[in-house]
Amino acid sequence: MQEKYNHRIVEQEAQEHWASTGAFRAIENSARPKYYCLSMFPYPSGKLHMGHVRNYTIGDVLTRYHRMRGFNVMQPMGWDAFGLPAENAAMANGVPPAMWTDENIAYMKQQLQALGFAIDWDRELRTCEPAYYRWNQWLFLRMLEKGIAYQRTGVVNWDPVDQTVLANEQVIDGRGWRTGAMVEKREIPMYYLRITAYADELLAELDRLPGWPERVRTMQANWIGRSEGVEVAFPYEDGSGALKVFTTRADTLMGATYCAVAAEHPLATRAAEGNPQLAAFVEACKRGSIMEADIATMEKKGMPTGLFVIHPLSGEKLPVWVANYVLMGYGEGAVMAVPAHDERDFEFATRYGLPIRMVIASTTGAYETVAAPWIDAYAEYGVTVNSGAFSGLTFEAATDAIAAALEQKALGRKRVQYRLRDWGISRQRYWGTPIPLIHCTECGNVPVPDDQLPVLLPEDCVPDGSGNPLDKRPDFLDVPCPQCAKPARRETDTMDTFVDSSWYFLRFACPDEDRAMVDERVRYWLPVDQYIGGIEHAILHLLYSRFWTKVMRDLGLIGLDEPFANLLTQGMVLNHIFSRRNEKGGISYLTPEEVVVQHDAAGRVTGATSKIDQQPVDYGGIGTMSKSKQNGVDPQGLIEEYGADTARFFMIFTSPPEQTLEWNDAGVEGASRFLRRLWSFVYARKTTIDLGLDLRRMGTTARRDWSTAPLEHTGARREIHLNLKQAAFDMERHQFNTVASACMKILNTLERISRPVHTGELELRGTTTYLEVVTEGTEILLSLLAPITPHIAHALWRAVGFAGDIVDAPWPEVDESALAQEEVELVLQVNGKLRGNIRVAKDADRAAIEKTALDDPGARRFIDGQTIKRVVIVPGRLVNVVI
RNA sequence: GCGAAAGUGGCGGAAUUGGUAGACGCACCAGACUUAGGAUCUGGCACCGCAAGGUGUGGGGGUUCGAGUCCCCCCUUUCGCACCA
Repeated sequence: MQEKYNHRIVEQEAQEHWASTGAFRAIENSARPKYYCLSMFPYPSGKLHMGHVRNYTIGDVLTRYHRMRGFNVMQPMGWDAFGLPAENAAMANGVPPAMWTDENIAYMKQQLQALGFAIDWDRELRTCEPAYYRWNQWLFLRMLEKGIAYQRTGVVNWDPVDQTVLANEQVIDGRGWRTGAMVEKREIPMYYLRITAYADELLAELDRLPGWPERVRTMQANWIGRSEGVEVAFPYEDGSGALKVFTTRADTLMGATYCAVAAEHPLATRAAEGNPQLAAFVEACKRGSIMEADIATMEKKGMPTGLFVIHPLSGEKLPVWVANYVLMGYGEGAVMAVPAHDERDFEFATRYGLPIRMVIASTTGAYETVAAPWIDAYAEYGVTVNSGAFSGLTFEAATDAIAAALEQKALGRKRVQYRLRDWGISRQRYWGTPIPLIHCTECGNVPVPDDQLPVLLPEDCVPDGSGNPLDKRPDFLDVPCPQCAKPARRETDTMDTFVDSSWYFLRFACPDEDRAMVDERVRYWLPVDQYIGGIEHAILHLLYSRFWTKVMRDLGLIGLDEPFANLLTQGMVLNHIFSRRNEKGGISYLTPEEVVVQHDAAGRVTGATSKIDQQPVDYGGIGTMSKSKQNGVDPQGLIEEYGADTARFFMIFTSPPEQTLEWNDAGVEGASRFLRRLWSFVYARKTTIDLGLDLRRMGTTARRDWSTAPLEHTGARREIHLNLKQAAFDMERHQFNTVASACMKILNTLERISRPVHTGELELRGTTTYLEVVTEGTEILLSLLAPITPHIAHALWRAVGFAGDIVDAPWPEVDESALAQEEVELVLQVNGKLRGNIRVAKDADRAAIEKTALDDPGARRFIDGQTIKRVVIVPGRLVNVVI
């Protein structure tokens, strides 16, 4: 054993040992309980960032902990290898996305291995391999057969200069990121997956996921957004049809004073035909971003169509407006407007002088009078007024009555609506799974026959930013129609990369299966027992995966309702963001290392300048570390300087896993110091532990004979077991930072135990309990550390001669008898303020405790001369004297 | 704008879920050891105050013997908003 801790030697030896023994190979064994621990697989962006280190360290702690708890553990790893950044890199460097992706994977894999994660690398997969994505294609065709996949048009961002579809991320302030051109909306044919058909089940099953964080379940429930309401038809004035709207506030129907439609609504198109001004407005609405956040924060604008509809109950003529805040993709693309009782309608009506009619009165009398000027909308539930036959009703009664009246006239009915929309999976991009369809002028859209799968993606394309390179590849495009054999054209759209990540967790159970998408090994390993990933995936990825799992179940491929039994949502790792406008009007980012930051007295950032040119830089606040914002921190320097264990310990210690983490490596010295101290302690006590282990082998009673041990030893042992108990509790609730604290406290305790003084009779007893408390304490400490800092734990475990490998050691158990105390200390309060401490026997009754408390000189000073109203006693905790 | 969270010393955080606020670290200060140290060890460290004591968990109210924790209002920050992954 080396005297000084050398992380390079320790980590290399441990990793070689695990590799040579195949320590982390997971083998199906139905006789043992399994534990499938999965961290969200990374996008191979180039190198690991701190978010990865955090994510995979948390996953590895859970993996190794459960192994110690006796589970048959599997922790696999793969690569979410398709996606936009590879195309961007291709444009910047002229390298094919496939090559760039391969190089990144090789580098990042070596980084993950250097961190010592207990991964079964035999199960590694990458989504850009035909062996994987062929099953995306295969399942898509099954969905097409079942009607789960279907085609319709969808709206995309269109860059008119590059003649290409842009991702939302590539649209900055309404302009294309490369060209600076104003982005337009464009409708194109796309494929959708009918996730809305599963809305009810996706919502209901949330209640059966107790292992998921409450907030994720709430977010998903709100995203699905089930709402009960009424569909109302407003007949067109000319009798040619009716404008359909959906409302959750049918009780306010009698207060509707106009209707509004989206710019893309057929009614708007019709009205714009003879009205150049309106046509211009509709065109203006079609410019700008398709992002909901942008649309929702836009200034509300509108224009009358000149058309009118008939109120279905009052028969009144209501004007129809085009409004930029009505979304075509949501509901019917039209709304009825009740300005008196809806904030947005109120704002719009006030701006354009549309009538406001109050039809709901507060039951508390707060909003009873009908009076101008109007200050605000009253959007609460109340009682209907000014509503003719429907007046004087509660929300429920009014909704029922109005829905019944509408139904009688065949102008409406009660209906459930979801906020959730079907999942559009078509991408007009190269680096993704080809959608397996062939377009034939005779036969239409023809599925590629199963025996011709996979449709291989050519790997030598270099995108240039204008359109999809597949459109310029005759070798890919030109195929005979599978039905009529005439020349036809292959579909060039690829699938959303969320498809890839929607089932990879199933494939890890059987990555080598080449005859089917999944096989019977799924039955053993699934569901995932613990899934770990960033909170930013709380909705989309997790919802799509749940949906995909249910589709596969309904196709008879698996017998699983939900993929992830327990979910840990790791907090984001944040850093400051700095940027500049470039000449074209786009934005270029600077890394935090490239700037000098100015702060005010309160520590807020007031400005920043570039280190390179000393010119000012825009401060963009603090946000998630990402490649696109250039604010990531490369963990490589940390790992090389301090080693994997220090990096892992620091990551775990610095904050609880679910909490957002503002990056700051100031505390890393403390982690490093702790590991060096640990090493030195074990080195110095090696002989002691040798003797302690000898005692155990001889079967002496020292381990149980604590009643006559010196107080210092029983006290130390109590502290060690208290900390073990706390650590075990914290491990279960995933508060790993305090597990790390407990390890530090145990080392502090162990270091303070003094060697027994050799004085006569006590010598032998003192020596045996000393040997045992040090041996047992070290054993516990190394065991607690094994999941967090596995390399040093492995090395020290072997060096002092504990049995076997620490990866296979059992999780230590608390000796409750070590915690027992004769006396307990209680906090003494007077009127809730701390006035001292008292010691009482552990089984003292209330009267005895009260007497001790009232006799306490510290308390007497505050009690004397006052009337005691009450004495509150909380057993084992405190006494509060109320005067 | 909508949905979801978070806010505790100079900093990261703890407080076993209504019971001693600041565990464990970082930084800092003082001392010891050393030829030297950015190594190691010992001690100190919320704020005001000489002290007694008082104040204190983003701000303002409330419930309670007792509130960081529960309730109401407000502020700030982060995440998501369907083509970043």
